[in-house]
Amino acid sequence: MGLPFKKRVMIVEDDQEIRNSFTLIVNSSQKFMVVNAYGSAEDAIANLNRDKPEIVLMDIELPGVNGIHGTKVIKDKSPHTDIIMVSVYEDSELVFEALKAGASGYITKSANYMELLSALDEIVKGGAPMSSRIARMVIDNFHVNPNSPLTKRETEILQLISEGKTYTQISEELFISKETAKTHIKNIYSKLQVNSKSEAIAKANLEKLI
Amino acid sequence: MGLPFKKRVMIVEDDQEIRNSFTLIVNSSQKFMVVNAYGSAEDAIANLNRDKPEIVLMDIELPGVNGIHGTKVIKDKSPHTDIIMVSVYEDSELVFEALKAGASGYITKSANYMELLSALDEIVKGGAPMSSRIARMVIDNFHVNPNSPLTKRETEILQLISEGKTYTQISEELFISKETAKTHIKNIYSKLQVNSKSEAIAKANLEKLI
DNA sequence: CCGTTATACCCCGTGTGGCGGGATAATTTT
DNA sequence: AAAATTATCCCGCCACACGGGGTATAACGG
Repeated sequence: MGLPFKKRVMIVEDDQEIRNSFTLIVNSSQKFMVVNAYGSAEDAIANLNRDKPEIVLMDIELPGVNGIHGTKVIKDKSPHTDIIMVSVYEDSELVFEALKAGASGYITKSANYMELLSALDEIVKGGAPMSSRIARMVIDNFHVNPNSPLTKRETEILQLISEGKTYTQISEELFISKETAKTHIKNIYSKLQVNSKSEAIAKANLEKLI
Repeated sequence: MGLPFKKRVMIVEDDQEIRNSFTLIVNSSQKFMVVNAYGSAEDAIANLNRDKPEIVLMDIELPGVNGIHGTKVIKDKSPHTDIIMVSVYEDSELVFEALKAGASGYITKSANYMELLSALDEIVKGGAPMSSRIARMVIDNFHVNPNSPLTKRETEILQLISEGKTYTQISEELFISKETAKTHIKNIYSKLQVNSKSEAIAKANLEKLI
């Protein structure tokens, strides 16, 4: 193979059995080595500068600072470190919070020997390892609602609202009078049952209308 | 195996060579069969009710109606049909537009025999097949900017603004006076160089501040 | 033919944003 | 230790964009 160095992996996991098991699996690979394995995010963060991990396997449910917040801190201190979340849960809120925090992958604890190592490989390749259900969850999050109550024109205007445009700007951009723009917006508000631009944007995002 | 039926796959691809090649690959599998292969989205849409595909392999660059719009129409007429985009490009705008349109997967044309069939398997498993770079693109899209110019309090207030809350609601929710909320918002506007709630939301989304 | 859509106008009251002012505590710099 | 900076908090005034209420017409599609 001729690999000069093994990639440095840090493990953060409070369950000692799982921690040892992960360590064994990672160390069994020719391409990776565990630089350290900690039982808490605090310990991991404290030793970040010394351990200099290139990849972190991070449990979400941790005592004290949880894995989400731990991810934020690590990404802040070491932006080029890739973090893979490991969790028993596939709850959508948790997944999205983890991704927002800076995780580049999300696998479940049921991941076996092969899945764990291929997740590491995928990260090195510049990918984003995810379990099937997580991937689908993430993709579904992009889908625009095809059953929008809004007309094409209204959707167009809602789009402009979401870009921060004023009544005047919208009317100019669409070559219609300001009063017409107002009428459209009134109709949008009525259909979405809101009464302000920001509320309309919030609802639009929530119901994936744009 | 005892599979009662093969999954019905439709191919939409204007290049005849690629179309034939994909057809051969899919038909070589025990689990899938090509019900029809079309050179345009229009033809595919016209025969949707007859072909009843469970999966569609959709090229993005098509003459006439492109793959993005074709995806919208097919998802509208047949919501349970899973669509996998096939493209030479990994341009981020195109990828996100395709996903918004309703695609459940995105692979590149360089995909070989194995990759194509495993993408189909992944879809059947309820997953979302993506090439490494696409997956990373999608995940990166979730990451919140760790170098936000806003303070914690300001970020908190921006979050409430993005939820459509008014000054009064924000002040009540945070137990501060309405005037204080206004001051914070004023500071947010100054830092983001905007001058309205919706503009602030637009910038926040653009720069991933929340 | 009628419902829907897109267009346009008027009046009116308030929420929002722009511009002032000032205060305190924590942190950093000097 | 003193000075400067930053983050947080509070108040008032005023202009105007915004939101709510109507009314109306031409064009389109089923």
